[in-house]
Amino acid sequence: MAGHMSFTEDQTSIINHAEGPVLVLAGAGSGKTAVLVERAAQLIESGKAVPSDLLLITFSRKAAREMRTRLKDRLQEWEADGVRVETFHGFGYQFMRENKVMFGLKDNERWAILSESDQKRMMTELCHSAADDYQLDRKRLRKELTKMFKLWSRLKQDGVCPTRRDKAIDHITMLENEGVSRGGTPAEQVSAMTEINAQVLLDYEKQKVEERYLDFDDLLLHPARMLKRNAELAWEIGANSPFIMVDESQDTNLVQYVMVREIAKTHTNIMLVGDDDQSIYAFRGARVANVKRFARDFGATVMRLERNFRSHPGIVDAANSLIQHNQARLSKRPYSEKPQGEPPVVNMSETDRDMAMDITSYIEQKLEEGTPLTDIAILYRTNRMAQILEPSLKRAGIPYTVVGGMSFFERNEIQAVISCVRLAEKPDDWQALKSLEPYINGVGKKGMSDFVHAMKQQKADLMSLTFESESHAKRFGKAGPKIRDFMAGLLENTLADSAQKEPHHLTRRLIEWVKDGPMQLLEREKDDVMRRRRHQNLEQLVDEVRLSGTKDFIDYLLETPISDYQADEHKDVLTLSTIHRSKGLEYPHVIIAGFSDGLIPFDPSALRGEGMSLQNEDGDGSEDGGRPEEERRLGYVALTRGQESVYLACAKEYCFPGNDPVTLAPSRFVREMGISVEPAAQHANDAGRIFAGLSMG
DNA sequence: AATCGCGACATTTTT
DNA sequence: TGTCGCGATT
Repeated sequence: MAGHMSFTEDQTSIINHAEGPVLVLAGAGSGKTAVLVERAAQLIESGKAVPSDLLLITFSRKAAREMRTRLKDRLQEWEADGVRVETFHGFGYQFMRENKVMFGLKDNERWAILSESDQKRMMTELCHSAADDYQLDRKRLRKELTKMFKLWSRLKQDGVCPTRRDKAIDHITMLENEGVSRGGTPAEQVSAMTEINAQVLLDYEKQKVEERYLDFDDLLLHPARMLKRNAELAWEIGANSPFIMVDESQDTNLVQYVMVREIAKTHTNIMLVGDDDQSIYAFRGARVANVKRFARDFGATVMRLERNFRSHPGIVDAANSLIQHNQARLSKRPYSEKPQGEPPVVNMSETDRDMAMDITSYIEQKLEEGTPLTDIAILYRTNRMAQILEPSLKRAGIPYTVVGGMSFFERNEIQAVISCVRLAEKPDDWQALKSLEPYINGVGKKGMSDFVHAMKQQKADLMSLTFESESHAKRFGKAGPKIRDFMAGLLENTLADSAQKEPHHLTRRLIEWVKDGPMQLLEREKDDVMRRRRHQNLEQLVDEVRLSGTKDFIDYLLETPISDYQADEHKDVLTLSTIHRSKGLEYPHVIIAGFSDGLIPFDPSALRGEGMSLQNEDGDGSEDGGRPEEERRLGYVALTRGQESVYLACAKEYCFPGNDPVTLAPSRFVREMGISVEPAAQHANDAGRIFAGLSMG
């Protein structure tokens, strides 16, 4: 793509910018990645920087990979490899590992990153013990804390993590009052509940420290705090990274901002690139305010990239009219100089099933015109939309990949492999051991929890256990000897020869053991289809390790909670993705499924059939315009993914599993875009009609 | 300890 | 709509 690319004046002035703080407001499709890569390349080629002087921070692993690929295209391989391209989480984790003693770890110790299921398990256990202590209903407390845990996480993303009880209670009370007010609970009960909530959350934090676990938020919070406290260290890191560039900065939360701010403080050689109109992660603590704050803190020069090279004016203009309905915006006027093209097309179907079929026939029509499937993507607001679309695509024999949904690394069989590696590396990783409980014969829930309890009490770990005799292992309860044998087998199949073989060979060996060894992972599956799927996934894991090019498969697997996977990317298949995950990507033809009020913009009460709750357009006073404006930005992101065509598919009636059918109007965004709803689906072929008729009859 | 079956349940977006 | 947790079996 890049190669002998020529740049516009606007782009060139950013590329040529040498030193000092800059804020680049870069609209959708403005070539910002190309500009960042070119700037990096020229800094290196001009001798102003050596590759390792450059630190590029991106939002997602995928974006980092893309950036790296483009650097490799543009530079010598050794140069590109020298440039540091990191996600915030990856950078934070690496920083913590390099300075682990400062973070309270011994030289021979290491952290494990908690996977989502580990987190859930830990919280459940803590909830249960608290519920028993205070004689509460386990389920109720668990439910309450699921909610609180999310808020707690947001707190940490804002740099707050109280360790004192009273402080924690204060913060939680504040959060509770901010949240949706739920009537019906007497005040004194709320405060008693609050205290218990606070206690469990503090227990969670404490246990993580004691057992050396990190969750996602810790990977940002701890480094940010350390850098803020330790100016000298921050200076040192900054000196090692004299040129810093941050992509997608509209989606940085406070701790992320603090992290880079502290590093860049002395040399102020930092370039933030972002588009406030594409800020869609407020639920994760992201604030455009952080970008504004950067401009203020550093006195940054503001530069703009407003020309859209991606889409033609038909799409750009529609997107512009939509986003102009937002009040909270930085001034910007995106435009396209491509030849005029069709504005987005709206298609109305009867039911969601019909919508799926209309989309399918639309795709078939595109295929007949010679469009490759890689050029088409279906985007939607919620993951579950994929399930509505899939049957129809399958029937038509259209191959597709669903991006995201349940992450590859979260699958049971993959988690099992990862847990094995974790145990080999961190022999007191009780969470990993617990996750393997279903696969260790003769050990059940009780046996496991007694065992872990005894191990903790006697300050023992699994490594030393393997050296002990069977009778000694009985000290740790009935399960002791069984777990001892299991661990012995495990260590033999992970650590042995690890220096001599290729990472993916080692992975294969481990997988064979997991499948055919005592765990009998596949034999446990009764369903033949399921067994095949699991088998395939395990094979894919080997591929994944190979493709990643990692030298150390243990490190690679241990970092899976903060990585995404890449298989399947080069096949000619249709892409199904949430709008969130489509950020930064582009497709010639974009289909947005479920473009209805209640889905886009999202409104749970409308989905329950209670009618649209009046979304206050005043943006409830928040600086980023609140929920309604974020939803509009989401619509904006979706539209601006399209290069040549955008097809907006909506249905009159949706029937989501577990819900009654609801009738939804086309999205209000259609009106705001200034386009009209076409009454009929001209493209529907005969088969589509017949199916539509059948499903209605 | 393992297995089966029942009912409840909950569904935005993700590093 | 399937998954998850719980309790009663064997």
